Amino acid sequence: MTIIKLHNTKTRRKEVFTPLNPDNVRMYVCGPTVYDRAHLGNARPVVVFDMLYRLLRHVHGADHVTYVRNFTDVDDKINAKAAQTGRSIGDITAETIRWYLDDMGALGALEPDHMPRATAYIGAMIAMIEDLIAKGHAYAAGGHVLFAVDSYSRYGALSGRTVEDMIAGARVEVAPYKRNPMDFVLWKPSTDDLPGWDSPWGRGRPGWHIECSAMAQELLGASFDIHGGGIDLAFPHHENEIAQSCCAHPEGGFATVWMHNEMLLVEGKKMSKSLGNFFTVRDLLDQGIPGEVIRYVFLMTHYRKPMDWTADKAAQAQKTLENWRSVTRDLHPTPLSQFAPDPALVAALANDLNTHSALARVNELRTKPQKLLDNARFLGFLSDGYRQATSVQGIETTGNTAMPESSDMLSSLAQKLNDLRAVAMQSKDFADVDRLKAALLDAGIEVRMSKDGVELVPGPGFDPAKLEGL
RNA sequence: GGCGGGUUGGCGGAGAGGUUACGCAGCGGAUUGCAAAUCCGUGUAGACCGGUUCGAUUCCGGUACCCGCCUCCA
Repeated sequence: MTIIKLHNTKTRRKEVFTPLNPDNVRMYVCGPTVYDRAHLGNARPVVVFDMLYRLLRHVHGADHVTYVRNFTDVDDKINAKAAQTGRSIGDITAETIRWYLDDMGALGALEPDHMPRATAYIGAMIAMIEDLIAKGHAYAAGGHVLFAVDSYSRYGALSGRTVEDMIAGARVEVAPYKRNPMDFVLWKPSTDDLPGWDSPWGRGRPGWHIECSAMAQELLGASFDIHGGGIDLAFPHHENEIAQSCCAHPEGGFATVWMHNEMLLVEGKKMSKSLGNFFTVRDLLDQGIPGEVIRYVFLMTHYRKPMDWTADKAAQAQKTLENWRSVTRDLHPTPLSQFAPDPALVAALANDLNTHSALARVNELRTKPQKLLDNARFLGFLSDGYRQATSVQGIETTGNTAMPESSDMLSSLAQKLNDLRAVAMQSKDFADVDRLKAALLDAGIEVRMSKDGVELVPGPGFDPAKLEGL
């Protein structure tokens, strides 16, 4: 069996991964707060943990992995959006979830086995909070329920800080009802215009962190294997999750391995609205950048390093993928039951998700197109959708430039070019040939002429309208 | 102030204490009516200063610079 090594934030070391139960490898990844389109940074953990999911399914069997990624559908940002637009919260969250799944699907990410919504687990959260109060780890005050960080000696262990250090930094919310300034909210009161649920502490809503603790407990149990997310979540979110879960369920260890992806930069700078370099996955897709190109750019960089999104990298990735597509154009994927991924590729992934090496390995397979195709698909590339969308047949399915006959048109144009060329070979007058070729190039078509004949391959900028009259 | 990460050739970006990374771009060649595509070949590294070592870009320490977190954030 493949030995998987993963970097564990908890120990700050790369460790051999040993599942608690090999028949059910369990992974929880923090999902989005659904108030708007996912921005590019939101997509990085999705792609990173999608690769881990694929690796785990390969090593342990697809039926022996459980992947949970939540939707945070109760949050003040959602409330603000509802107030601002006049739309209902349910409407906003339902639409945003749909967008999210569409956009992440475009990036080649498999859907997790469970995608729980926080609002479906309010009861479990309330029960957990009651339990924490009963065990002396939480207290009600000022209409809120707070977690008492002083009641958990290991608070701060994951992110390598102590309560004293953080108070010295003094960047904590001052609230008179807090026993310790670092105490964080488990439950807070809701006014009538805000979403709320009846609870022993009055009508209110959960704090941010408790949902992940409750849903992980419900779906994966008190101990599970991997918990993932962006590095910015390590503190406070994950630290607080650990405190809640380990205090409520001291019999369990919560997550064994903690994995965090580094942040995303855009052209060397942090993505922010004020810098004007803020954009969503959908923005890029709408610009005509295929989701697989975004996926490739993400996987070029190791997940524990900051990843810089640049137009240059996108162009490079696009070029590589077009090459892969071109080499494998006439091939059919091997049925999964008969496919085994390349050992060197699996070894790269098993080494703390060295996706860059895995991609390099696929590139080496260019001389074996069938292997290239199958292994690229194993990594989530060269999907049917991508191959179609970038082939003649697919042009018609993209909708905006419906040209059902473009395939026939191309083959007749290829024939015409071939005939002209045959004549020109005799006459040595290539003017007509060059004229037609130039027009085809202008329409975004790659012209391949060889001794065997002429091949026309539509490129990414293919514009069928320009073929009119040729 | 506290915690953490980074600095590799023109660009992106890995592994490994001593042997070619790889890709892109460049250059040379094959092929081509000219191209494209493809194939072959090829140059350029390891922020700085010390230490350990027979030998370090790779281990250890320091310096400089960059970045993230500590407040909602993937």
